[in-house]
Amino acid sequence: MAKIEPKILKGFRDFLPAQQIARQGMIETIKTSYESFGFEPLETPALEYAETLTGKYGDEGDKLMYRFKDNGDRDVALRYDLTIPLARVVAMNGSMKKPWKRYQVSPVWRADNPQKGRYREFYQCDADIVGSTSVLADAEVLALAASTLQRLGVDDFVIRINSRAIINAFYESLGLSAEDKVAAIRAVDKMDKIGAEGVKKELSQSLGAGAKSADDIVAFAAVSIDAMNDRAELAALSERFPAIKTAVADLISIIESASVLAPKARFVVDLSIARGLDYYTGMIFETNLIKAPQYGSVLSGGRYDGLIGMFSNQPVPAVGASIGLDRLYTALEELDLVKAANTTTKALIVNFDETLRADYLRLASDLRAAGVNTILYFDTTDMKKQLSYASDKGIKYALIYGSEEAKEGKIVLKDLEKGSQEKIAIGEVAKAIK
RNA sequence: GUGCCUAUAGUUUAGUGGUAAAACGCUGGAUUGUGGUCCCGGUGUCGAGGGUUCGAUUCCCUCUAGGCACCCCA
Repeated sequence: MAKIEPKILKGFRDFLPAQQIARQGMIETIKTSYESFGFEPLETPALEYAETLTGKYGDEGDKLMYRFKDNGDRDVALRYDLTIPLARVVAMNGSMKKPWKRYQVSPVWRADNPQKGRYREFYQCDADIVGSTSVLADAEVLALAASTLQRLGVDDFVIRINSRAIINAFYESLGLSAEDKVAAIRAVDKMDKIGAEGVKKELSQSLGAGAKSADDIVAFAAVSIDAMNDRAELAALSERFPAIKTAVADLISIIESASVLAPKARFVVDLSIARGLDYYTGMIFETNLIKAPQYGSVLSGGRYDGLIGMFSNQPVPAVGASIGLDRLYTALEELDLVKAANTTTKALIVNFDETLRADYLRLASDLRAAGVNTILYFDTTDMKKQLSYASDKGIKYALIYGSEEAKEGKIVLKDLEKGSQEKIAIGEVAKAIK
């Protein structure tokens, strides 16, 4: 048979054990954090009807969607995020008690051009609150974002917060056309990348009649206030821009509660961030790692009160957050914050004497039942090879049992990290390892 | 989707118009009831396909993948 060349799709990856162990550890930590806030798990299919997904993310989103005809000629698409499927689930399960807090950790697919920290298949860890308009819901989402990162060992991050309500109120006050508004928001979103001057330049080029407002827009978007340290400035914000007064008051209220829930987090009101997804209506936020800014936002979200209504007669408000697991992992790896381990196996039983096979098997069975991850070497070969196998794989303990030990009813427990060993009763092994 | 850069053993790299080298890794051996040291051997149609050439891994083209920028985003 001809050899098939092994290859993998652009932007798709295999996760070998050393990496997957670390990823799973991260996911466990994230789930624990989400559950501590009362979020419940949900799983949805990878594939959805295309009409469920299209038109919710803007033109760019539709372009990046994996979409095809299935074998039954149905127009289907791989999910682009976890939020739209959630909206579909909520609309299909009207009797769900609300507010409902749900989380989901699953892969999503976008046919984007890959770069570091950017893949075509990547995991999102979403937490959303469905059925509440309370500012406390928004505040909890921000606090959840902050405390989850902290649980992961990340301290140097800043959560930048804005509000679609603020953005809309501001641009309406300027009387911009719809196209100019979109162009302005897009330009302003690059503030941290190209700076105020760059934004001003782009605005004067891309805006039509609204170009005369360029200075006002830049002044507005340049606002970046540390919510903890610059309280006075925050309070004065609506004096500067009267049109956004109500929306600002709401946002301040959200951040005040979030700051109580997550006292060590750094929340910054940044009026330049926009978020590309079409469905956001209220508070929006992005999270940057201070020591790895090149990855952009690793955790973001916001309020989307209109989305679920697209699938249902009843409008259902919602607010949520999403961690980009792969991007965060790549960044943490670069910052040396990933806990490395090559295996989860704790003990290897040296297969040393063929006549003792039944004893080895019984021992493996007993250790496994006692919660010790155990492997039995398959071939009866020299001990040297077996010990070296265990030590190379990062297995901590080797269990040596030959005719001498069999006579005494004991076993040698060897610690491969320390290089020490002791002879103990067989029944004591599990306890000694733990 | 567009533009630029890159592609040599599992990994990190060297090198050349006449079919390749180092380190580490992996694997086998030696030592035969004890690994991480040492010794010996193996591990590559130089990303894939095509073209130029007497001859290409080395030059050209296409494709694929990685990186960067744009776009957008996690």
